[in-house]
Amino acid sequence: MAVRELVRRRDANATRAALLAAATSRFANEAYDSVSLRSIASDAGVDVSLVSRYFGGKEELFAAVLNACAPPDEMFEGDPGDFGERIARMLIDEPLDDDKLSILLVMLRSSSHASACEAIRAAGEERFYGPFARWLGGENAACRVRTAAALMKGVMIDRRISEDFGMSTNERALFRDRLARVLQAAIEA
Amino acid sequence: MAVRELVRRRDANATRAALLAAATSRFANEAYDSVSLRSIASDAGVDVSLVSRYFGGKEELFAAVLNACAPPDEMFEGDPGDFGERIARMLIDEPLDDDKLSILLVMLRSSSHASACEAIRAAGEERFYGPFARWLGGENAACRVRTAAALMKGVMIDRRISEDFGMSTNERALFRDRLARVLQAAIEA
DNA sequence: GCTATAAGTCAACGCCTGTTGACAAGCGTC
DNA sequence: GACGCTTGTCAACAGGCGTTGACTTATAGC
Repeated sequence: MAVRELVRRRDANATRAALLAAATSRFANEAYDSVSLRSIASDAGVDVSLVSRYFGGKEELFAAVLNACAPPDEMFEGDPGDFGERIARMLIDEPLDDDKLSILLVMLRSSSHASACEAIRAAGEERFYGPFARWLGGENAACRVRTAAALMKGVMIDRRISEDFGMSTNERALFRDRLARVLQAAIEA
Repeated sequence: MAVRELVRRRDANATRAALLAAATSRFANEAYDSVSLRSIASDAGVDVSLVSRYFGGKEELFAAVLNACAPPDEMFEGDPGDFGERIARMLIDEPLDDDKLSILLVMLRSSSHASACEAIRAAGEERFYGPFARWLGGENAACRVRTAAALMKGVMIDRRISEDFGMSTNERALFRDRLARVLQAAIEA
């Protein structure tokens, strides 16, 4: 969690970046109200007050996190025919703390927080649905993208509730296969 | 929000029930940490202290809410061949505050709260996945159920973020159709 | 090396939270 | 009608929260 280097120099940009990284990690793992500025500052190795100083406040920090999330371009590469397979494997077998999942994680963790919804909606459109739909192309791309994204988010939630989905290895393999097929069906024209 | 009757009589069971109903509504709409006992007590029209007295504390109240959620049997009736259509219509067109969605809503709203996960997992198994799988039957029912449920939860999240999914009426109809097809694919053997 | 300024710390604030124990009021029972 | 148990209110608590302003310290430029 210690995002800040051990040997520190006074560097506002680096501190800002450390705070942003710490905040991204926290907001990707807990809901808005669960995340305290003190925990973020602690992760970054600085005082709480710097958060308000550098970002303005908690809401602005959250917005900054959303804006700092890069579109997960790796998802939107290669043959769309492999999409289901690729994403299913990622969602079920790979660690969830990868940067390319940040945007989706942050979106879903704080989706219940009313005052964050508009920022989430905008960032989601710009940094996920948009690039996704452009890559996919074809008719009703937005609609297909939404369906696939909903499924992805649901799976991420379940994975948080029980790491292995409460399944045996065999069951998980079956689940992965089904997920791959259904994801593929979601995006197909 | 005023769950309590206006003309009140001293009735511990009724008060308990009012608190439970208010809590269910709150936990179905906000994340665990966002829900305050004072807001629940206020909805029920009684003092905060009664929450701790009747349920023990916040965690126990949350557990009681989960245990009080009835399995949404109406979902698990009729022809499984209509499942996708029925559920898609429900998720996209009907209000989300229906009792039969409580269990799923509560599960997903607080899924990020680490200490609630075990209770959520257990309640989900007993009150949703279990009945769902028994109704569905066939091979790998659990796996098929999980896939469909994940998609349902994802759609519920997106609906919270933007009421109309940021879609026109036409797009929403297309989305509903696609969702119906993909949900059906999720549960099919 | 000294100084001005940026960077970071510290302490305090007002507010809200969950929880607790003392108190008041309703209600059934004798 | 008075008693006693139940039901509900009230006030206070300790602790955490976000935010603020005054303070200290490091560092870059001269």
